[in-house]
Amino acid sequence: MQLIRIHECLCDRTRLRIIHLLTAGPLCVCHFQAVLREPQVKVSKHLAYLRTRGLVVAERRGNWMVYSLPPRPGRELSAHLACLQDCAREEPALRRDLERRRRLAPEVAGADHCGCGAPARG
Amino acid sequence: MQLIRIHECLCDRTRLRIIHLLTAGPLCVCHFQAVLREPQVKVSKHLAYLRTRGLVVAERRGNWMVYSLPPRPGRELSAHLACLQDCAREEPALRRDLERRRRLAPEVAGADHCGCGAPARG
DNA sequence: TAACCATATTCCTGTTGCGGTATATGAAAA
DNA sequence: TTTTCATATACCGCAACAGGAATATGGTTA
Repeated sequence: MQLIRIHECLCDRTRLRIIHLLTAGPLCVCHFQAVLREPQVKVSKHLAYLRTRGLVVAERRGNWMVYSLPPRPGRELSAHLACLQDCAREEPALRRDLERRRRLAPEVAGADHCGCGAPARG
Repeated sequence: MQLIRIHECLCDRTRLRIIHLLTAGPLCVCHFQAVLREPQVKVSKHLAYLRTRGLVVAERRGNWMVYSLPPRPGRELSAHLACLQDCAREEPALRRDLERRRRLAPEVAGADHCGCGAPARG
């Protein structure tokens, strides 16, 4: 049942934040690290988890890997993404993530970070 | 984050079926056993899991325990229950459960089952 | 080529959770 | 009171998973 897969993916805090961030558009690993403030291993492993279960797709762009939600998510996933976005409005932690994401592009440009070409707002 | 709790509860097949059944109204343990066709321990333990996490409430009625969704589920839970009901329409296993639930009352009355007074349709 | 960068994978450890067997509880019936 | 019934809990073994440290990979730059 795909439903269970979806819930398995969303029952971890880091993965929930990742998926939520992706509802605002694609992101590369270094941006996840910056927004989530979590170590690279952790982010990378959760992305792999999500990838093998079809919740996200990845595309290589030079040195960077850009992750997005699947182009055509399917009915169940779409419903749950909408539900997540709805609920996220009242979750301070998730709002904060989105805020950090918005401020990301200039922040990264100024630092000696990756400076990758992934769009910062989808 | 209550969101994570909800997903933890729904990421197991048995628990997903339990919650889905409860969207159609309260049910006692023996009815769960009959509809899910799962052993008593399994059902009981998953109900306990859901109970400690606030996804269901229980009320004793004589020998029987009647489980229901919380009377005032809160915004996040409500949203996810609606989402579940929406998705369930395309899940054969969940549709089948509902069908068994509908046919439950006469079935139980005829057998030497519990015959408990829990309403079969909420 | 070598060095470097962003990311992925491997190995480890502790924790959680699932399923089953056996047993305990608590209310009702005999 | 003892039995019976519906349900809950304790204990066990097993598999999945989370997090961290170290290392591997696969592209890019020098």
